[in-house]
Amino acid sequence: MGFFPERTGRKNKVKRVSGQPSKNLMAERRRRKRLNDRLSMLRSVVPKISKMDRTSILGDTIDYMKELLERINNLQEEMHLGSNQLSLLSIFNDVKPNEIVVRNSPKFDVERRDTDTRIEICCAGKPGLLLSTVTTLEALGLEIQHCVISCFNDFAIQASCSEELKKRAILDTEDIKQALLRNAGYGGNVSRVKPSAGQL
Amino acid sequence: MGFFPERTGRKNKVKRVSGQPSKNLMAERRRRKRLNDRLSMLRSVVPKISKMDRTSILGDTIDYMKELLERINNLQEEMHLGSNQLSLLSIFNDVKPNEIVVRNSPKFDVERRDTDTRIEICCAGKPGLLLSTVTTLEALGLEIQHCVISCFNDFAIQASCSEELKKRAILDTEDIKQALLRNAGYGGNVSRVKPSAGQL
DNA sequence: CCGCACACGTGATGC
DNA sequence: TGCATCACGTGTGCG
Repeated sequence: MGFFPERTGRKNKVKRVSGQPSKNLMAERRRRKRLNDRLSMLRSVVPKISKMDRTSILGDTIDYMKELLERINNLQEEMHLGSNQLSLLSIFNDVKPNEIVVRNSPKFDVERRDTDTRIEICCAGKPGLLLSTVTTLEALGLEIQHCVISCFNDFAIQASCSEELKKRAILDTEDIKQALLRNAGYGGNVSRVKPSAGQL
Repeated sequence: MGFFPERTGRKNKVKRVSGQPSKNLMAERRRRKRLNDRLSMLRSVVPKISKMDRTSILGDTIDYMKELLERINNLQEEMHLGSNQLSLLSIFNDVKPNEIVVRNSPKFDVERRDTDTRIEICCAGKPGLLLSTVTTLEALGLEIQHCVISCFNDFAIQASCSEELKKRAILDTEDIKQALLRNAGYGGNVSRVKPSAGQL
């Protein structure tokens, strides 16, 4: 508003009497530029651009973010539902994962030679365990080439699998073992299944 | 920059000579208020707020949105992986295998004696066939007691299953066979499984 | 004192 | 012609 910045009558105002009006000005210009850059970036990211207005951009951004959050929630719900279905669709009811009676010392052995992986499991059986085990193996990229399954009393499976070379570098035999343990309802902690202990 | 907004020399400027400096002023104030409101809404939505700066808010918003998009992509990938399993899970959906090369005459045998059901399958292998077959058997109420699987060339499985008595009355061996056929990608009509029928 | 960030009023522009 | 939006320079409080 100051028509005359020097304000002759006022005392300690800015002494911009000399020719440097450009210190604060440049800073303000840079700030404005940064803000506009951010705004244009936002506008480039958000697909729903109703208008080019600053306020509209911010509003659309908010709407888009809420939409994204909702989609994430839906996806996660479906994910959980799907996994539940996976675990219980085969057999009708879901056995609670807690309270698992270890009748015998469970056995989870994973050995690997070249691209061939031999897996031997013997543990307490429960509904759907065979299915989930096969699912787990496939999810790990292990293609079952030959296997013998026995479910009379405990659940026992001996499988020879071939695995994709790409995943071979990533997957450790311990990883496979842990995955199988978790799948079978055991804690997934190797300490709870002593490897060298007299298993079964 | 105009120090002298009235620009005495210029002619038709704003006629703000009278006492209404408040038409455009109020509009500008409203606009600023809307913009600030949107900004505060944004700040309230975005959880990652490093600083309260306007530019920082916008930057954090951009980062957060990219993060959300990435999470959505990951979830959708997992969904698709899971949905593959899910689609193979249900017996009733027809997986369009569009092309299945019958290398040998496929074999789908189902025999039953008392509560014991012997199943023998030998057909062309395809990814997920083992999993879907196990799923199908379990969904039919057939609990695999012992089975031998070989997937070296074709897909072969010999399984001994025990089934629940309730379903035993309902399920026919032919039903089981049809379900297994459909699951394996064959039309489900026994007539189409004629060994010599050139499928595809 | 200075750098920074913000709010303010104002001129200009597009519809 | 009004109305809405924007860019600009500036004042001001805070560290």
